[in-house]
Amino acid sequence: MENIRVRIAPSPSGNLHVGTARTALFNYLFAKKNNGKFVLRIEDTDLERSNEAYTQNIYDSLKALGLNWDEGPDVGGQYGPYQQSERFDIYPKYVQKLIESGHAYECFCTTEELEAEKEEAIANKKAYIYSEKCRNLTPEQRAKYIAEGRKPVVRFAVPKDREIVFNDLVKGELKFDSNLIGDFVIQKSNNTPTYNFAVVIDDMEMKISHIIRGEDHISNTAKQILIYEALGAEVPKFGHLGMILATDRSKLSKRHGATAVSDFVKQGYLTEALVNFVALLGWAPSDGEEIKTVDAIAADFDITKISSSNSVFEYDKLNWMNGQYIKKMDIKELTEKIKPYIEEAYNINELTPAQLEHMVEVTREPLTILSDIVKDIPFFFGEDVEFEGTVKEDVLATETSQKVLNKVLEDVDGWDFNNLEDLHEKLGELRTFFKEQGIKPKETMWAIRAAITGRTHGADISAVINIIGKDKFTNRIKKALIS
RNA sequence: GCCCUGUUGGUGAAGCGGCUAACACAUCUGACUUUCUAUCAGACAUUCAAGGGUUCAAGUCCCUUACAGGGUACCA
Repeated sequence: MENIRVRIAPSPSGNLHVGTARTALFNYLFAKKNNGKFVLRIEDTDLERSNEAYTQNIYDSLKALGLNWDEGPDVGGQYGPYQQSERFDIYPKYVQKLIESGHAYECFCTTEELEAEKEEAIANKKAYIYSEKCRNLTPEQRAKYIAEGRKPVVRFAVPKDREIVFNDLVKGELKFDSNLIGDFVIQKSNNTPTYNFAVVIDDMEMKISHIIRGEDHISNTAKQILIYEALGAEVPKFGHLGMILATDRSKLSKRHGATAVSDFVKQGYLTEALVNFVALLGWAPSDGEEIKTVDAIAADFDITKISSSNSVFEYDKLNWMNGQYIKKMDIKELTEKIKPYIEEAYNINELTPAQLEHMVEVTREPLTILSDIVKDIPFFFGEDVEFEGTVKEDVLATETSQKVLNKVLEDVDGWDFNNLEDLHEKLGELRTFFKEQGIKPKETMWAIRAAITGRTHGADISAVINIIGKDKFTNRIKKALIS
């Protein structure tokens, strides 16, 4: 069996986008499933837009998602360098090879000349295709242009009347007519390669066997196949994934909210949930079980079964999934992850590590993202409570509430505040006591909850009491009484 | 304009010529509860973009149209 090698080739002109993350994931899954290698190549040829910080962000995001690469700029490998800017010296010899074999030629046309061609094509309502006027220059013409100081680009000589056919792993058979492809530039006038040329050379040298990427590259594929063939290289297999769209069916962009993996993480999404969610965009588990680890997904993965259409990035489902992961996460790990959000809003030192963990444990349930916890826990900190809405007037000030609170104050010395079980029991007794007087258990609890948290909903009350302790508890009850 | 791809419910999707179109999110209803959440029990596409054709039989195959996305650069 041939060696399976796949790659992800992001350009560091921004933080790692979720779309790129999904492409990386599918490559990773494919490699895992087929015992292949997953290669990371940084395409930083566009020096204007590339930036070291983005490269770092790509590394960090990929690692956080658990998509570890076997070869890459940082870990090396036998087909390096893996950073395109360090590969500039290897392209010219291939360009030369193509010129010598008649597959490419120098073109001296100026931007103005090209513009004129384009305008004419538009005026005639025809598709613009380069005129090929430099394809067969005489040595004299060439010399003349060079004497004029014109810097040539190198164009690929696209063969006529060729049907370029390839079997896409996800889309099926795709056909292109070579007559519709103009002679495209492979080397710019500053002697650097264009994207279409550089990828082919890199993928070829890195022995990439399967190219899995977004469908925005479909039309490039025809050009790239032509280059592989001209070079006498083996053409890899291609698989083109549908795009990820926003809810309004436009491309997912910043105005829709977070788009970079690191943005999601900052907001409090778990990377485990994020990869899981993104895997479900275009792929469906064979057993219907959607919540799965990357390893489980890899075992079930089949590139051939990926949906060939675009899919919408639905935040609702991501939120649900993130909530599922929060509920199931190990409490110690969760506490560590959620701590920064708490620290940012409150004086975390008011709680012992054990109390902190307990608090996280009892407030985790309704969370969809980690940062949500902040709004659910203000009453664990400080002496006083802030009352939400009309809680003070509508809940606390009622006759029944006051009755309940008075009773609580009478009993409180008999409560063991360090014993959660006991608190639970005492509250139960309180409920039955008032129930016999015709007060609903709900109302009894509301009174206490309102007094100590300032709201009518939240975590389990006995746990809250247990965490804040006797002093805070009694003080707050006293303050809630209208004497 | 031209080229390529796609279209199953609000969303992700299963379905690969043959029973009442899986499953999940969202939504709604009910139960439970110490509130919110969670959980549990239900409801939710007479129909697969529209129209035509092939077939005993079509979401599944073919054609046309519509719509959407991508490409058409000395950007990647």
